[in-house]
Amino acid sequence: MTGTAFPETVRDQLRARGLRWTPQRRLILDVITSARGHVTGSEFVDRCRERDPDTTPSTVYRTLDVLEELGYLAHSHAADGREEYHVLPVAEHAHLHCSACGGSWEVAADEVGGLVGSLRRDHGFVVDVAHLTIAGRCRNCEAARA
Amino acid sequence: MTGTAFPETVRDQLRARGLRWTPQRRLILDVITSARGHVTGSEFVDRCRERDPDTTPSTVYRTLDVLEELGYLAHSHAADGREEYHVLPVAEHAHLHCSACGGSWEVAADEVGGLVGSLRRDHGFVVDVAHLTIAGRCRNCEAARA
DNA sequence: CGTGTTGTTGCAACGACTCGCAACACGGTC
DNA sequence: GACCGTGTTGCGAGTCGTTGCAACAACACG
Repeated sequence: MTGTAFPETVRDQLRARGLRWTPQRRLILDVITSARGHVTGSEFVDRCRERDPDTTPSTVYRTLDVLEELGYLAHSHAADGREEYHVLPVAEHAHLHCSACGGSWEVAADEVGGLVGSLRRDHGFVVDVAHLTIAGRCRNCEAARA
Repeated sequence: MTGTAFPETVRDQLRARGLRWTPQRRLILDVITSARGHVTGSEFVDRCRERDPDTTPSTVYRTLDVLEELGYLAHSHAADGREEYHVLPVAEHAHLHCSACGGSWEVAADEVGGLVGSLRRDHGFVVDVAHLTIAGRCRNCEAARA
């Protein structure tokens, strides 16, 4: 990623695992590298279809799964339960989602570090921070309620 | 709830808001009161259908929404994004979900109190603890990986 | 450069919800 | 007890994502 040709890196990682480098995966990877911020699953499907109308959803979702296993993506669920992907490497972060206005914010991993530490200590549970979406009400909406 | 006839309480709360008490809602409420632990949306549909095969999903989901607004239910999203309801009043709690074994645990609200406090202080964000599902790996699965 | 193994694709069906809309019925009123 | 306004229901269609399966194709090997 720092100077390396990204698609080739992914291709080699796939081959090293006995997996294959296909035109469909190449397309999806192109879409991913030009994505910014958070992208939902169906948005990925739409963007792929813009470039290749024959794209099928199942292929996109399965490829996203594979790329997540390789560590190039992380997904979480928005407050409505829908899938939301973001591209790595960005700083690992959790999400705040306001159920009143629908807004969404990122929280740095170290802001939830206390929780992560105590769950590990007290329950042996290792939190997947990137998957964490915290629902609630944002400052403005909370104020508006009063 | 403590000695009071529960369905009548709900009925009166509905009426007080200009909403209505229907046979369908009565059935769904029966199912809820006999539910223990966490129940998914489609499980509610199934259980209602056992008692009345004519039950339609949309009615069930809409009624669950109404009852949640009245405060008799809370819902969160399991790690796969599906809806999961639990009946109140039980102690408000968050959930841990192990993405390896699929297991699920409850965490008392005060265990996430530190996080709730710092998000409120630093971001003005009020967390909906009951809606919080934390994904990661449980003690056993984490150990098995090593 | 054929050939065979095995990972992938595309399709079609399915599962979990959601939404718009017309018919229905709760329940307050006369 | 009939009447009527408005909340509800049931239906059908639609969205998002998943899965089983047969045909296909990447790619390692000879």
